[in-house]
Formats: sequence, C-alpha cells, structure tokens
Amino acid sequence: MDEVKKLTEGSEDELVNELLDNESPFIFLRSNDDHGSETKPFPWMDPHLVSTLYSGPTIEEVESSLSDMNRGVRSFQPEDRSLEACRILDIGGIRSSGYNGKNKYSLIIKNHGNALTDDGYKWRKYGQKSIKNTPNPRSYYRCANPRCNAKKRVELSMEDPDSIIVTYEGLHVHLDYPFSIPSTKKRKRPVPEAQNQAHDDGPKIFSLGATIDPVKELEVEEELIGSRGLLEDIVPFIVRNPIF
DNA sequence: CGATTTTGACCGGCGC
DNA sequence: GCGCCGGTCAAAATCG
Repeated sequence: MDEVKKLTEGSEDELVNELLDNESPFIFLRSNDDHGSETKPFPWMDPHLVSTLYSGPTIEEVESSLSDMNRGVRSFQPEDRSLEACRILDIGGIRSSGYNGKNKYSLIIKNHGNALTDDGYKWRKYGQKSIKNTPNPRSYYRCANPRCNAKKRVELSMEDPDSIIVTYEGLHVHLDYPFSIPSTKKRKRPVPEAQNQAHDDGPKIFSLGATIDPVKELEVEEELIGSRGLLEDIVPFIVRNPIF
C-alpha cells in the first residue's frame, strides 16, 4: 500500500509533464468510432486514442456561467432563493492550458441544506481541523477516484452560519477508457435528475493495488466512470442546480 | 464485520 | 532555530 501511495504522490511531476505533452496518451477521451470489441490490457497501446489534458474551465467561462445564472434567477422561480446565494468567492490559478499547480475555487453556498455532503459525487473524508480564530473546523475530502487528486475543503462561514464555504482544489483528471469491459452490465446513461445517485454502491476502490490484475483494475475503472466528482462537473452543476 | 468517521500525531512552511 | 499553524496520515472508534 505504501508503494501505491508513493507511486501516486511521488510521480506527480511526471504526471503533469505527461499531461502537458500532447504526444502523451496518458489521458483519453472516448472516441466514437472505437467499438472496443478487443480487450487490450492498457488502452494507451491503442493508436486511435486521443490525448487530452483537462485543465479546468477558464475564469471567463466560470464568470459567464455565473452571470448567466444571476440573469436567470429573477426570471426563474420561487425556490431559487439559494441560487442567488451561490456565488463565487474567489477564483485563482485557473489556466485554460497548462498547469500552475493549483486549480482552486471557493464557493459560498447559502441555505445549503444538504449540498455540502451530497453533491452527487463520491468523496473520502481525510481530515478535520479547527482553524485559529474561527469557531468552525474545516473538513477535508479527496475525490474517491484514485486517479483524480481533486480535493474539497468545507467549512462553515464565520459571518453567516447559514453559509458554507466549499473550496475545490486540485488537478482534475478524467480517465475514460475507449472500450467497454466485457460485461453483462448495461451502461445506463445517467438521467439528469438521477445525478445524485450516480455514485455509491461501487466496489471499494481503495483496495486497488499495483499488483492487481489489469482486467480487474479496468473493471473498477469502469465503475468509476459514473462517479466524477470533478470541478468541470461541479461548477456548472452548482450553477445550474443550486438547490440540489 | 467491513466501511466510514474521528481525532490526535506528524510534518512542512513560515514568521519571528 | 523554534514554535505556531494549516494540512495530511492513520489508528482507533463508531456506524450500519
């Protein structure tokens, strides 16, 4: 297990370099013309694969989403009270390309209800700290997808007890395999309002070890495709569905 | 009884 | 260099 951890932590620079290299097939998009009937141990052996780096929405994109949202609020309906309350606190370090070490958003969410713990994605809590000069502790979560180092930090707002501050941070990476695992299981397209149940019930992914056999690993990966707790999903999702 | 959360130890960065 | 502080780790506790 230690080796696994070392592997994921120690090789970050390597990973980043790889991500920035267009030649590198480290990350994949599903290509439509690939029917994936043949099972390869590792998809990067396939020349048709597309390499891409997800680098997060640009500041402009986020801001425009938010202003769309704010425009929409008033023409929208009653339950939108929390819409108004959901605003960007701070945007830092987002690049439309490249990697500067941080992709970080803080969102203030008012009347949050359940939004904090149930944003439809799978997170693993790894810590909680009380912070100097604030009455409220912070909680720390990592994306449950072992291939993604997205993190979120959650705290109650000091000035407004109805608000939580959620900070999403990290390099957000999707891995999407261009073929299907031989399986009787149907891939069901997630219906919009079913987003919240897209997670869970999957196998424990933290047991993934370096020695696991590739097919097994891919099966697990397949499960994970439905559980993207990633910034690119979350920001538009919050913007569009502030109520949750 | 496995999965998840809690909680204090640990660690690295920073200011003095 | 030392101590504080925020972040992470991981053993223990708790949950379902």
